[in-house]
Amino acid sequence: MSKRKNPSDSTNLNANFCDFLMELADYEKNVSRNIHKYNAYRKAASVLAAHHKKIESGDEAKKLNGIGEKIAKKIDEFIHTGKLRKLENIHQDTDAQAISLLTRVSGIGPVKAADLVRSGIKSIEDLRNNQKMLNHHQLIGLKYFEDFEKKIPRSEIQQIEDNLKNSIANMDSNFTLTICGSYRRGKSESGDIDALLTHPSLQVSDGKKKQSENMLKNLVDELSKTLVTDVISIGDTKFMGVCRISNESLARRLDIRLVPHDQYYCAVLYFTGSDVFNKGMRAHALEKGFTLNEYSLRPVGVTGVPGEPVPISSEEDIFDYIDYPYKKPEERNL
DNA sequence: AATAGTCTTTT
DNA sequence: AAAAGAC
Repeated sequence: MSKRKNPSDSTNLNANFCDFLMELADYEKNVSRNIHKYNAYRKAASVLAAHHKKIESGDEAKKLNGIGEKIAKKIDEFIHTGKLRKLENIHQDTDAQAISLLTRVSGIGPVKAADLVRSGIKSIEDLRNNQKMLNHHQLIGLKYFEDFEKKIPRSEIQQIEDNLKNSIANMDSNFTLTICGSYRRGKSESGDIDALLTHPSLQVSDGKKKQSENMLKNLVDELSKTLVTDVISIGDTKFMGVCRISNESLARRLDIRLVPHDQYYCAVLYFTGSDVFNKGMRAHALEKGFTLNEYSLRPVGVTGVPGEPVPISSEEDIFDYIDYPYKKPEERNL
């Protein structure tokens, strides 16, 4: 699943409200570090985006779930003045603007950004001149700052997919690789590339730790000859890095997760999303007496204790077990 | 009170 | 062991 969905698409009649709510959300997360206000603003933006009627007043908005007194007042202010004083003030605050900017670098979060600003580092240029203050991940984020903010066209992900599949097939023909996220849902562009990888020898039952370790590292070594240009981090089960199909193309974020064979389809389902689709499907599973997560589908006993995972050998199996009509990945948007 | 939870790296 | 960050 991609990082953020934009509640301001073309069909959104309340896009102007959503825009300022999302900006307030980012401010609360990155500058105030109030994650709950951040979530509250995001929830308000998303309920407004889903609303099919243009909102004409704060009172009207307040009827919606997730919009209370304070946001209703802001909507009124915006309707009447075309802006928000709170937002205007934030725009005037250069430190707040600097923190917001620096958090756009991969690996820099609100805490590190505030630390940098306290040291007088307030721009990407400042960052380039003070690289000793950055760790490995942050250096890569800086190096590819512009590239990472660009969407990846579907056609390019297809090439990367071919490339990945060729490389792993050369190592071991029993690997299975699936690129999930919005790409799998058929979107025309994506924010990053999230690949799931499994191998029949990788069972959750036996001590998977040992063998999976070198499997992923060996794979990344191989990919580094052609596709992978940087490693952000690599552990036993997860690789985070950068790839690029040619010198002319942009650097792209690539994640690869190594998943045990018997958990593969639950993982594929989960990482294909969307968030909203997953939530709905998990709720349905619960109604049918199952609990569904990224690893397994388990029946819930009368005591409420989950039982042993149900054996799964395809995504369809999961839908069947909980009696949920199968949805193709393209039908899981939203 | 608030979406969750895991993985990896850094300190 | 805990914090930070990504997803």
